[in-house]
Amino acid sequence: MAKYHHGDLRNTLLAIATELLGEEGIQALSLRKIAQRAGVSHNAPYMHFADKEAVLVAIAEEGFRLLSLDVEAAISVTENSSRQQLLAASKAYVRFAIERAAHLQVMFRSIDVEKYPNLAVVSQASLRRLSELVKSGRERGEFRAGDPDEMTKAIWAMVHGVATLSIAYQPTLLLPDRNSIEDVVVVSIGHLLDGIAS
Amino acid sequence: MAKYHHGDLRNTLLAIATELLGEEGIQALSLRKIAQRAGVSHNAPYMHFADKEAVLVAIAEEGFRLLSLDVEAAISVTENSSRQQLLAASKAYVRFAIERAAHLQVMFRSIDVEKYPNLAVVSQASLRRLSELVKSGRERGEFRAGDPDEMTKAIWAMVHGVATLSIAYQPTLLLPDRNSIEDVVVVSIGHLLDGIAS
DNA sequence: ACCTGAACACCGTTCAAGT
DNA sequence: ACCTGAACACCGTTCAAGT
Repeated sequence: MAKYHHGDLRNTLLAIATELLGEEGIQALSLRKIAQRAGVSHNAPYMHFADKEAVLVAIAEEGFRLLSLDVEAAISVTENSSRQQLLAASKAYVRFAIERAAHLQVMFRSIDVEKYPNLAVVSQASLRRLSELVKSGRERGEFRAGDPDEMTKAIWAMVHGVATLSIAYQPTLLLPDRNSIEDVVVVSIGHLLDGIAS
Repeated sequence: MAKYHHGDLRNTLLAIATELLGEEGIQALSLRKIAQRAGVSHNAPYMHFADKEAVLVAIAEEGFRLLSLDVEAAISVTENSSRQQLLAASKAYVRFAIERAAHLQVMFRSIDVEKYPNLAVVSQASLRRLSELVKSGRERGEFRAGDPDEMTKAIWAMVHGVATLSIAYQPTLLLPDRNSIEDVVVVSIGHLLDGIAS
């Protein structure tokens, strides 16, 4: 009577997990629910994942890949100005965060990097495009001289900060007044580009 | 035979919860464990909190107060320069995040703000000091003209971004090379102050 | 404002025995 | 590479009945 799942159960489980994540959030995500939705027994996931944490890590890795794609796409449709490209990339990042808030949460939980070294690799890779953007901006003379890695980190921190503050408490934090989040990104990155000190 | 807990059980529970949070992280935090450590029955917490979420919200509120105190203390021992005070405040924020990583995680989960309006108030209040700093920096001519609220948001996003990226994956993300986190804060805020564009 | 104790539905994880 | 089914220890939450 056994109904076998023929095919790629691993990916099926990940897809369902991501689906459930979007519907009910990380708190409500359970292995047993994922298995049930996939139509397999509650032990079946253990054929592909060591434990629940491993599932979350896999979801996080996929998240970094999706984020990179979104950012890349946003840059590629933008005119050849480093400033404009940086703004486009930043908006894409924040849009991703808002549309997939639970996913972002899984990506940036504190994770044992010794146990999952690949996650560090994937997350670093997602920074590469931003790093290239900074370097070409410098070569083109649009950005100042200075350590490009430091500049990349600063930009990432700013964008990530806007993103995470935007999803905490459903925008109340950053948006007590009536700005759109896109405005907040543009203004914040603008300040970073042009400076605050006089 | 009943052993009653005479005194402020509510605060005892919160203190123990914070303790456990630091020891084992948010995942391992359970109401039953808190109650046990407090020496009360597993139902006792329900006398003071509607549910587990309410406990987490109370911890978050306390976190914002502690964070404000740290930031305030850092500013007050710093010379009368807006730039220096901003750097001191930023370092204090990031230090708080690293020392109390799990606490920060609880503070910035996405929370139903309709249900816990006070949390929005407390979190906004923790921004007040930063807002004052920006305004006096402008009055003093150290900072540029511009909407002070927008500037405050940008600074907060930057500092918060550095803080959260620092605790994700135990510093691998922001620190593949050998910088200290204090350096990253100083450099990032420096870029925000002085600008990246040429 | 607490206590005990039972109960419920739900977890993650590990078996043993199957196909 | 799956299945069933049982089991374990642990959850959050809700009772009922006590002091």
